[in-house]
Amino acid sequence: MPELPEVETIRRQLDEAVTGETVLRVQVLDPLLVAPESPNRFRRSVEGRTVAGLGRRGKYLLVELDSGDTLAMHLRMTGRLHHTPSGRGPADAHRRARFTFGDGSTLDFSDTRRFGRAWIVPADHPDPEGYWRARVGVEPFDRAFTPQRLGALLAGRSAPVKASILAQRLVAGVGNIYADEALFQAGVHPARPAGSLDAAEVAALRDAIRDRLRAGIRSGGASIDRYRDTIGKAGTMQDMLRVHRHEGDPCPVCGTTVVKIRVAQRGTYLCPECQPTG
DNA sequence: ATTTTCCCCTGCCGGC
DNA sequence: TGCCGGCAGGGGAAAA
Repeated sequence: MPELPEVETIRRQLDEAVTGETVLRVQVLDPLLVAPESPNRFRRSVEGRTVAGLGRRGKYLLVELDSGDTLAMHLRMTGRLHHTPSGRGPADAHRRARFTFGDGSTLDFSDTRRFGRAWIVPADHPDPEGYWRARVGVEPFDRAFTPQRLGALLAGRSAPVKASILAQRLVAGVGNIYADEALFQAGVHPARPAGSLDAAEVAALRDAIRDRLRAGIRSGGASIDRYRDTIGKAGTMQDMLRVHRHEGDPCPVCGTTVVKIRVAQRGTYLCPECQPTG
């Protein structure tokens, strides 16, 4: 579910809500959430620690603790984080963990499909930068995300360009929704071999990725199904999607019927007129 | 090395 | 109505 804009929305809200607060209690209701670490070990790393700040790498949410440890979380498909000032979180059969803070508020990690994970990147990790570099590539809003950089990442690849921008090790934070929307805006067919884009197409794609992700952040994320922010509110980006989940609808630019195909094992929406194969 | 396939989970939806 | 296959915004491991 959550891609960069959704995780960024959550990061900003949590930074506001829990930075400076001390975690009094950690309850792990589903050991799978912290596997392969033991719930007790996980709990001991977090209880008593104060939140120094909230970070993000791609779709990874990072809770920096005063111990120097990082509590890393990934929401995967259906994970949610719900913060409740009163401490009385909503009844939820899919709650996997609860963090209780010094101000009496609680943070619930709930996850229907149980793909989400939480784990500790320890303060004494020998190479934290390398740890993240192995998982996530360039941040779309980093100065380093230039057309030249994207071009270098795509050059020589035969895989579909959509698969390449979905690859987190290349570009961090783009998921299925924003990939479809960015490729549409750039006028690039998702199944085109990544290395076949010319410089103008690469530049258009880079601008489109930034533009669509920015729109997603501004609108509080896309709540197609499960996504909600930390106070349970839906975003509005779903109302601004132009092709994703719009199979059979007219293209907002040219009126041609939007089609759904399969690219990189993912449902993929596009306008065959605006995004020619050639 | 890169690319593709399979898998992890649960719920929902459409077709028969 | 009920069952079944397919699909879902994620990524990691294994296979090709």
